Amino acid sequence: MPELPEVQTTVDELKKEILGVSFLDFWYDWKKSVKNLSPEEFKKKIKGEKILDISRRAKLLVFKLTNNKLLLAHQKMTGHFLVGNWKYYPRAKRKWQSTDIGHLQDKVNDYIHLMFWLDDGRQLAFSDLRKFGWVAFYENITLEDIPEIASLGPEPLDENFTPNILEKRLKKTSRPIKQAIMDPKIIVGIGNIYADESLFLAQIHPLTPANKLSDQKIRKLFWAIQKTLKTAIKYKGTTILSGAEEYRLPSGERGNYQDKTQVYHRENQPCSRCSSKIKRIKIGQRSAHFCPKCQKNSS
DNA sequence: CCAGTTGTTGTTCT
DNA sequence: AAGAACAACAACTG
Repeated sequence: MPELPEVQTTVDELKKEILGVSFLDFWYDWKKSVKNLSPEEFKKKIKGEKILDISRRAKLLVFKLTNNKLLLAHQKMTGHFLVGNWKYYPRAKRKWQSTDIGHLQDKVNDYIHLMFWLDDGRQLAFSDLRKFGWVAFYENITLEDIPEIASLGPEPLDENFTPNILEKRLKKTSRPIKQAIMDPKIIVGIGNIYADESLFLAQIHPLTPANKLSDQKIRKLFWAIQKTLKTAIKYKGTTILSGAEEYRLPSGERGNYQDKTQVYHRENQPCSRCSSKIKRIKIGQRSAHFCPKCQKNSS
C-alpha cells in the first residue's frame, strides 16, 4: 500500500519520465476519482497544462503546473500511476466511451480509472482497484493552504525534524504508539507496514501508550522510523504478493521491500533477532505484527 | 456468505 | 470542548 517510501519512489520515477511534458487529454470512468471538481471541469482545466515539477508531501503527490497551478494526487491503498503507451484499457467487461479510446489496442490492467494523454505520445494512467484514491486540481492557492495539506504533521525525513519534535507530539496522546505514529496529524507518511517495522527496529511494543515512552525509547523510535523509511525507499517500496493489482512503479515493476520486512505479514514466522514466533494482534481494527520477546510492553 | 485488507475523514461516543 | 472510538468508502481474496 502506498506509504511514504512508495509515494517517494513514484515521485522519483515519474520525474525521470514526464517532467516538462504537457497534458493533451483526459478520460475517467469513476467520478469520485476526481476530488474537488466535476471530471468535466477537471478535464478542461488540465488540458494544456505542463508538468514543471513533481514532489511529495506526506502520502500526496504534488504536480507543479504552469502559473502555480497544482495537481494533487492521493493513492490511498491501491492507487498507483503507470506511464506507457497503450491501446486497450481498462477491462474488456466494463463499458466505456469507445469514442475516447477507439484507437487503443494493448490493455494496461483491469483497474484504470483515470487516463491522461501526454504530448510526448505516451499516457499516464491511474490504476486503483479499490477506488479510494483521487486527484484534485488547484489554482490561486498555495500548497500549505490546501485543506488536505494544512492539518498535516511533520515529515519524518525532513532535516528539520528532530527527536524533540517527535517527543512533544507523542506526549499529547495516550493512544497506543502504533496508532500515534500512523496518525498523519502527529507524523506523516507511516502506514501499517512501516509502523510495524519501525516499532520492531526500536523494540517497542505496539500497544505501549504513546505518552509513556521514555526519552530514550523515543530517540530510538525516531532513528528506527528514519532507518526503515530510507531503506524502504532504497528498495523502491513494498508490493505484497496478491492476486489483486496493487502498488507498482510507473514502469509496472514491483517494489522489493516485501522481502526485507521483519514482522509485517510474517505471523508465526521466527523473529530474525530471537527466533520467537511473530505475533499478530488487533489494534484499532487493524493488524499489528510484532515479536513478543523483543518488543516488551514496558515504558 | 463472512472475515480480512487498507488511509483518511466524518460522525458519534465518552 | 476535546479526544478517542468507530463507521464508511470499495472490491477483491481466502
